[in-house]
Amino acid sequence: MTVPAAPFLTEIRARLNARGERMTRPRQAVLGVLADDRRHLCAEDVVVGVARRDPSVHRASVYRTLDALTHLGVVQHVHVSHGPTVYHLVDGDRGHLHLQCTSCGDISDAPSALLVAVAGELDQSYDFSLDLGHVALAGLCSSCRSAPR
Amino acid sequence: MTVPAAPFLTEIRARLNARGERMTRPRQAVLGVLADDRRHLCAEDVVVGVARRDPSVHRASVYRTLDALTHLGVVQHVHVSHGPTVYHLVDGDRGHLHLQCTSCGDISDAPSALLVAVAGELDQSYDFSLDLGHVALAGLCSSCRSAPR
DNA sequence: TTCGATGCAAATAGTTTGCATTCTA
DNA sequence: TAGAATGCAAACTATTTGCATCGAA
Repeated sequence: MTVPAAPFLTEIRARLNARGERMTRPRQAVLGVLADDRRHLCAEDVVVGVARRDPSVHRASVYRTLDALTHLGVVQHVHVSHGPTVYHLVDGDRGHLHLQCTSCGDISDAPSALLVAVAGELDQSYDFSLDLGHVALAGLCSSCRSAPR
Repeated sequence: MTVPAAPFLTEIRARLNARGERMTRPRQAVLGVLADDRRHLCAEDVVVGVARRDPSVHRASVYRTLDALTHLGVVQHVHVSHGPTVYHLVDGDRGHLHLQCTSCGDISDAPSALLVAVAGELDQSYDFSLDLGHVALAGLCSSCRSAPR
């Protein structure tokens, strides 16, 4: 499906309205792109996807929309090494963290549960409240560690 | 001291030469700045510090030097949210990871030991080799969690 | 009918690159 | 004295912003 399920949009519209904000064409297009391709998309990817749905949407609106939806709690982003920020819809349940290969740049997911113990330790010993969804762990993926360079 | 200890430079010079690379004035200045101020400096900070030591050093050389020293294993960097990459000299012993506050942007350190168990788990279950020194964990620092916004 | 959101254009931040020249080993 | 590294200028990528206009509620 190319169009996100209606209930999805309806709920987000309600959440926007509750804050005095609005559901607009650019926002529908961005949500459609993110719902349609649940990988890690950079802003440029979203711009391209949005252009296919609605060519009149400007690039700046995509950035503003991603920002607005992030504040709404609908979208999350991760800052990765040597590359643009990547965005995705918030997971319903547990959330996930990101593993980024410093060699090939590939991003994969891992369950947030992996860091729950660490989060507790950071909370207690460092008074630091870890944001699990915002974490990107750098390292080498399986392909790159076996085939160096 | 403003000038890094001679043995420090001598050893790095040796490591550079072993690779057919050279110790130059810009590289000495960059190493001096990093050794002198062992916080997390962004490239611009280094450019400014270097300018004080040797005004003839160009900004581009600072970037190239930071890159070269990173490949040498002398310098590490971390990519932080909504801001420039920060650099520091590699810790002799255990290394450390970085906690970045998503609200105020402040960066603090925590021992790498915190993630050793997670690193093992990622290694075994995900075939992912975690780079502890390259990790930046996002969250809220103590000041910002107690005084929201 | 209000004021939140948009399109556009231009600015900005951070970083990288091509090339002639310099200077280390 | 070979070629690694530099200074300079210019390009580039990702993102942000001011402002007049548009459109959702």
